[in-house]
This record gives sequence, structure tokens and C-alpha cells, in this order.
Amino acid sequence: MNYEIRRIENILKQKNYKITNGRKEIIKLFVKNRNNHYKPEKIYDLVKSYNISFPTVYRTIEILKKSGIIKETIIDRDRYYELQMFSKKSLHLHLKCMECGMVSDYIDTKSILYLLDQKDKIEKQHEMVLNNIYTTFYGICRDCRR
Amino acid sequence: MNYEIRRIENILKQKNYKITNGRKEIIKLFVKNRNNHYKPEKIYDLVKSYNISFPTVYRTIEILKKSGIIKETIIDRDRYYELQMFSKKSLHLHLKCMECGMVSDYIDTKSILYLLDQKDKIEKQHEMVLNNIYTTFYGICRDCRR
DNA sequence: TTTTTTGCAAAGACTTTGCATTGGA
DNA sequence: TCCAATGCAAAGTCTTTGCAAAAAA
Repeated sequence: MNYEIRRIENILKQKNYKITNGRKEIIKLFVKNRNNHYKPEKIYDLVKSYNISFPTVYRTIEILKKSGIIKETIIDRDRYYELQMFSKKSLHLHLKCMECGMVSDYIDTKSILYLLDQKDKIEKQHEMVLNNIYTTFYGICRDCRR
Repeated sequence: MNYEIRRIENILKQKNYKITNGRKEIIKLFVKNRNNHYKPEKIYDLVKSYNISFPTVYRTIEILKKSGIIKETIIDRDRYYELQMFSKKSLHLHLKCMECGMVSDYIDTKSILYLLDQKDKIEKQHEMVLNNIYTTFYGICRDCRR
């Protein structure tokens, strides 16, 4: 984990970003919780004890996103961020519970291959160049059905 | 078209909503342009000449959505609305151009069947009940590539 | 030291709400 | 007539920005 944090920090250094306390904590959060999807507010909640403000959270998210370290997914009107580097899930689908708001991954190789196939088809048919696919399934999760 | 407008108005009447001028114009807009996806601001632009305010646009959208007459799709952080009633496309995918913002439909029966199949699989595997699927492909459209 | 980053407060975009007035049935 | 719907202005969210102070290199 520390190796990964150092690698991320090096990427930022190469881009002439300074490794500040705020950035360190936010990077640590993503590396430590690589399967979680965090909204900006949640990130703020988790790091505010280190005296990190909302603008810094947003500004850091922007840098990490631009650098390909984290990935943004928008579900409903909310932004979610998760670690993209070192991630084995290249493309994945999301599930969202409409009751409690829980968002989780759905990783299924066949679906991904299917969607990539569609991508090729659309590129030809619509003469577009596509570079991202988002799929979200909405429903009620196990816990909320009880 | 007029028949469809009257049918929508009857649905609203049954729910004890009054058929006001503002609601009439917004319904007409959706029925006349059934393949378009409109953001709230665009709807406002198209009806403001009838003295319809922003709050009325938002309130009408809410009613039409709750009544199953229009369907909301969120792409990036923007809301888009389109006619759902009388629509032959039960489930469809969206394409978005990241350059000009254009959003269009991608209708492909095989993809839909595939996703519905995945839905069943997820429902079993995750013990969820799913009732909606959204897929968006992002890229650059033909016009913007020129 | 020098330049970037920060926190704060304020501004911005988009959306919703309170309320007196208007208008549909 | 009577209650729902409207426009206006104001308030709410969430996010971004300007700026002086602080911190990294």
C-alpha cells in the first residue's frame, strides 16, 4: 500500500504538484479503500479532522481525476470517486439501491465484452469515437427489502 | 398528436391536476418532439414566450415524471426529459458527445435483451430487485470530429 | 526564497420553497 | 366560488473562485 501511495505521489511530483498534507490524506483514503465509491462530502467527512477544507477536497479530486488516479462516476445527480490506478476492474457496471443509496460494483467479464462489442458497432453506425461506457442498474438491495 | 395530448391531459385530470396553460404547453412540447431529450433550461427557453416561469417548468416536470408521462435520464450532472408514454422504445441506451453535449438514443434490441438477462443474473446473485437500467456511451460525434 | 496551495468567505449554477395573487373547474 | 397553480423573490444545495496567509520545495 505504501508503495502505491509513493507511486501516486511521484506521479503528482512529476506534474509539479506539491505533496501537501491534504493531498496525502486524500490519496491514502482512496488507496486504503479501493473498493469504495465516495462522494465529495463523504471524502470531506473522512479527512476534515486533518484540517482539510471543502475547496481543498474538490481541488484535490480534480487533480487526481485529471492525472488518471481516480475515476469519476455520476449516478443520479451525485459524483462518486474511486481509485482507478492499480485497479483490476478496467470497466465495470454499477448497482444502486434507490432506498438507501448504496452503490456497488458489478463486475462481469461477459457484459464488458458485450458492451465493448456494442461500442465498435456504434462507432461504425454513428461515426463516433467512443471512449467510455457507464451502466447503472437501479433497484432495491437485500438489506432494504427486509 | 392531439389525441395523445388529450389522453395525457385526462390522466392529469384523473389525478386532480388542473389543465393550465403552462402544463398544456409543456405537454405539447414533449408530444411534438418525442425523440428529443430536453434539459429543464431548454424547456424553459421553449415555453417562456407563453409566460411560463422556471418554477412552473420544474413543478410540471415533476408531475409529468410522477405520472409516468415523461422519463428522466441523468447524464453527467444534467437532467434530460423525454416522452415516455406512447414510446415504442421501452429501454434504450444513450450516446453523448463530450464535445458538443449532444445526446441521442441508441436502440438495439440485442443489447436490451442482453442487459435484461444481466438484470436477472444480478437479482439472483446480489439478492436485489432491479427496475431500471441506464447505459451511456461517451465519445465524440461525427460533426465534432470534422 | 519563490511559487504553489490553503482556508475563508463569497460568488455561481441549478433547483426548490414561501407566499400573495391568479386562474381553472 | 374555492382550491390548486402561478410568478416572484428568496432560500437551499452543491461547487467553484478570489485573495491574503501559509506551506512546500
